[in-house]
Amino acid sequence: MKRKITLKQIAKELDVSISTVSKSLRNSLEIGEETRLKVQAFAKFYNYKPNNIALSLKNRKTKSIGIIIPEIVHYFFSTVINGIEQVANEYGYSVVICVSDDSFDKEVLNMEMLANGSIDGFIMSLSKETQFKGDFHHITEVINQGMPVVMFDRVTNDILCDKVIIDDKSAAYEAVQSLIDSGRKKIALVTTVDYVSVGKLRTDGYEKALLDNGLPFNEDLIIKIEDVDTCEITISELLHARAFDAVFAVNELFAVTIIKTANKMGLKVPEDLAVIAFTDGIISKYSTPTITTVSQSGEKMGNKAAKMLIERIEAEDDDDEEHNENYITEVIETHLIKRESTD
Amino acid sequence: MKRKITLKQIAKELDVSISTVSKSLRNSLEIGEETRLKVQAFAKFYNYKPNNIALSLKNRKTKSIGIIIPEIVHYFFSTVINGIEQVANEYGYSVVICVSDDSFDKEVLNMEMLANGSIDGFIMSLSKETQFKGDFHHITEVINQGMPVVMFDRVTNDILCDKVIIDDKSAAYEAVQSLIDSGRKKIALVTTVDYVSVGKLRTDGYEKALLDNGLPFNEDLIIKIEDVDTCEITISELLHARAFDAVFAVNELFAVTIIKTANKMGLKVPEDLAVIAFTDGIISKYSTPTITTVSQSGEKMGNKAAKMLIERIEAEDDDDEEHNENYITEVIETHLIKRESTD
DNA sequence: TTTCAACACTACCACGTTTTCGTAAAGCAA
DNA sequence: TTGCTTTACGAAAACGTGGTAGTGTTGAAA
Repeated sequence: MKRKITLKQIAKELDVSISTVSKSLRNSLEIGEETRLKVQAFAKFYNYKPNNIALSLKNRKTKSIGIIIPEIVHYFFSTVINGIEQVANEYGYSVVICVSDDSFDKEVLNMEMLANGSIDGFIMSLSKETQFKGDFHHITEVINQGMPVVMFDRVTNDILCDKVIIDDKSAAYEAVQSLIDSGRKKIALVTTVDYVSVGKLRTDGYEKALLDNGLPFNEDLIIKIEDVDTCEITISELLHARAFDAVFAVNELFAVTIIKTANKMGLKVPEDLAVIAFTDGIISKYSTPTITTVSQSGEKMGNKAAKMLIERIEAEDDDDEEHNENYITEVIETHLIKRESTD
Repeated sequence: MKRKITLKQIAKELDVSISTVSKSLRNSLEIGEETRLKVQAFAKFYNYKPNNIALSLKNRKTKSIGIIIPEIVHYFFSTVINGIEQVANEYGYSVVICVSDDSFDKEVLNMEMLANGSIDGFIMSLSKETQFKGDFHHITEVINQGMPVVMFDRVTNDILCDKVIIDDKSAAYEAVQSLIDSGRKKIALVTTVDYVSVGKLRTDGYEKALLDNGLPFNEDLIIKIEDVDTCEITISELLHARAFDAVFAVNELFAVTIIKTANKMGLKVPEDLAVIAFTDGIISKYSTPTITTVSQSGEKMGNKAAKMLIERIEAEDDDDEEHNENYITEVIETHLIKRESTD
């Protein structure tokens, strides 16, 4: 068990100074060829690699970015991480991941843990609790310290920073419109109770699509689900009443549960009930019937977010007076993936 | 935009030495109460937090652990990360994640990137390519440098280190046995072509269960799938021939595809075909019919792996002569979750 | 008056790098 | 020999911490 070798050890071993070793390895012309080659050979033999921590301390750059997300066992978020990881890797960055578990306190704790020099910037999606509380001081704080932050998907207008989102409203609009186009008149919206930004926007899109088509906007057809397990009861009651002939669900878990409930009641999808879900996940692809979804490319969001963050990080070097704060909000395209749950 | 404040800046501002500031903040009795309180107040006001990088350099501890996995958009792996993250957080560690994409080169690159001081230890699952090549020099290297490594799920006997696995063989045995118990005689195994350790073990368990029950072990009933998309054809041919009445699939993706194919052919699951899948993922829970699975708790594996790693890391401090290399292999329990795809 | 301890603080080192500046030795022209 | 340039290297600072050892002052005991 040999510990990693350092410049100092090499210097001692070869009886030269640390600077000589450092310069030799960086191929400085200051050092005579003989010494240079000797040092390089020695370093190679002992597999010398500069210590990242020391470099970080010296350069005030860690070459790593922090990701804070509400959940990780979640198709969408894991695709985002994947997207971030790809770009980060390309640029030589590592990614540090923290899960807030949709808890405000954890989010704050995680940010504080990473903000003390461990990373060069954040990519984050707000926890439900944070969105509900509307308390973003932890984020303002790191931004004020000059650390770049990119928010994605679950964002807030209260913070000025780069953002990557999808146009939830028009994506929802498009989905509902397609249901209307196929002749559906009574379209239900199945959403969450949480006050999450995206939920609100999707509801807006739903409403607008109805009104634009001269259909009534009926509050009773907005079904707010607290817990997936209780979803079934609510749904089946409404289905019994034949209250709706189509459903727009804000996530695929709701959608699949609705389909299963309908099937149990002898209703056929899509004949008796058309279903569209937000988020193109793995369930939609493999459920029976497969589910028409609004695709929301997490990978693209991740790619974009990582690029934006890294650009910010590396721009700081040059223009270190006052970084120009012309923050941008990137909108990622969505599209409807038609599958068997609609006709 | 105020940069983070340092001990040095506080010292200068209050016109005392750096050591005085450091000691005041650590509540050392060496420092008079007046000065101590003054410093503490000042530090609190400016929200002083020690710089992690400097601490890491000094303590030769980064308080972060590296995770290297083949994929991240993958239910099982994301649950493992979740498990690791929970424990890591509890002990004050951060997790750095790298994805090998099942590529040997990326795995090596990622390990090298992290091994130069960025982390205190690794938790990893081998990439397919690495398992196929049988080249583990990058892992031996970090271990030789004294960095603890814990491997999980996709492990190898060629490396001596702590491991967390499930008993793939007996889990497979149990699954096949349950099919036999319900009267199935012609049981197919649907597996991958890759030479991944777990695949081999599951095949062994399958074979043993058959033989122990006096059933013939027929190579033709072992279906090796190269690509999920081509799976359907192979399966349907065999189904036409009524070659089997039950399937044991090594993952849920295969299982759901098989079920869909059978349905298309007018076969009923489980009446005409019983299906059991390895890995209890989200698809199994939501497919129609729901799929009986061998649960493999990724979260537990993650918990355990993280605990083992952190214990190793923190044990090194005390016993720094020669750490006792009594490596352990932890076997996580599995159990069969009966759902609709079997009777 | 001397000595000793307590007090309150500072100096210095180490962690591993990079980089700027300095300088000794050698070479060369005058 | 003197003065100047070049070559080839070394010393030291800096990044931010924290611990050990040291230092100067004060008051009191001997």
